[in-house]
Amino acid sequence: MTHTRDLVDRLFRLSAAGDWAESLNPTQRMALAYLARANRFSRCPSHVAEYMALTRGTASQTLKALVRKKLICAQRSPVDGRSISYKVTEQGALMMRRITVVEQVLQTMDTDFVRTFNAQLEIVLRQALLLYGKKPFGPCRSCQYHEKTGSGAHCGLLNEPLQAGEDQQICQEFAQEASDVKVAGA
Amino acid sequence: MTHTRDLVDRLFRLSAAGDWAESLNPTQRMALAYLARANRFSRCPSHVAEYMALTRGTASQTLKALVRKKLICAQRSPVDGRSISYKVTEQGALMMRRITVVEQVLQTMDTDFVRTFNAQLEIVLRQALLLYGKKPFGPCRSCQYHEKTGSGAHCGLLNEPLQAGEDQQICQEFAQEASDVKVAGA
DNA sequence: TTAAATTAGTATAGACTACATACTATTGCA
DNA sequence: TGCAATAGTATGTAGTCTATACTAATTTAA
Repeated sequence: MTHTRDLVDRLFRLSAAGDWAESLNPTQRMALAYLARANRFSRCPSHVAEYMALTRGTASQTLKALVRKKLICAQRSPVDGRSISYKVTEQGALMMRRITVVEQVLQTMDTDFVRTFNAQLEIVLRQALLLYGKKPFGPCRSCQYHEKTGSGAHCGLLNEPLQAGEDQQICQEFAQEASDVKVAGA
Repeated sequence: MTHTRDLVDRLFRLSAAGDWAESLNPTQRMALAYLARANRFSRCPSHVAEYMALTRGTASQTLKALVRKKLICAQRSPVDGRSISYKVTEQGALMMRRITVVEQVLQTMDTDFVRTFNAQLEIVLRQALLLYGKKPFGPCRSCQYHEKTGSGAHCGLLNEPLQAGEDQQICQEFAQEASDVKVAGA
């Protein structure tokens, strides 16, 4: 009878309420933040939907709201005629510079504490995603398909060369071998 | 550049989407869960609003939605003509029995891990509430005003005798002396 | 190689959250 | 007694969110 759910809810709502700003609501902010961190293979409505645990319809609507506000812009795929990718505008990037409630709180706390807190959150989230059969998403560089080449890096899954800095971004195809994952097993 | 906020958001949204059920949305569920755990001094719209980081208007509307669904019922205060208190109905209590996503996930994990995870969540939340000048809310029995008497217990702040089991409930007046709080200071 | 199934994205209706603002009613205080 | 503070509600606007139904492009398989 611990109330983990309750604690997560309260933390979320406190930060959501505190960061609600000039016509940028929590959902829009999260979608924008995601797009700002996602690589070029991961900026479609369906990716946003999966990342945020939304239906495609809702994700589509929220993205349209962000386009109206000129914080992102749409780019049709030259390869797949159905696919659309969104790119964060300069104005949108500027929005993400603002310091958030959670950042502000963690700044007042011990660095080691924050590190372990993050690690634990990651473990719980990963387990939840696993249990519900959702994609984990994660940074390209820690992915099992990430390959270092002489000059730079390469994605072994999509068979595409990676540009500088791209390995820091989030990929919707992210995967890790089971042995690489820190476990807090039953 | 850790993404704590992002992890909290994703965990929240995953559980919110997963627990969305038969016309009980995440906000309604949380309000209902709060009322089910709150003591008789803490079941007013303003308390729900503060606990959930909502405006009073929004809390009021959500409570009305729960009344429409017969999951809670209103009781006017005999003492203060402005005040209204909500009580969870049997039907409402039944709704809370359902196992949630977070519970399901944590069941698959190590008990000690869950314990420390909870403790850390509590520390972060408490710090956030402190920084933003919000009431902490908390279990009556751990409150600085909680007094054990011969037969039972007593609230030193409201100067009221406590009934059996009430010390397990959440109180909106909850307070702790600084020295009692586990700190993860800067 | 054409038809069927899948996938990507959108449109819409309905219920509701969430804000801000403005309002009523009651209570407390000076 | 009168004025400020408090508790709760109503309303307007924007937008989330689900479910359902739809178009268009692509893949698969007969």
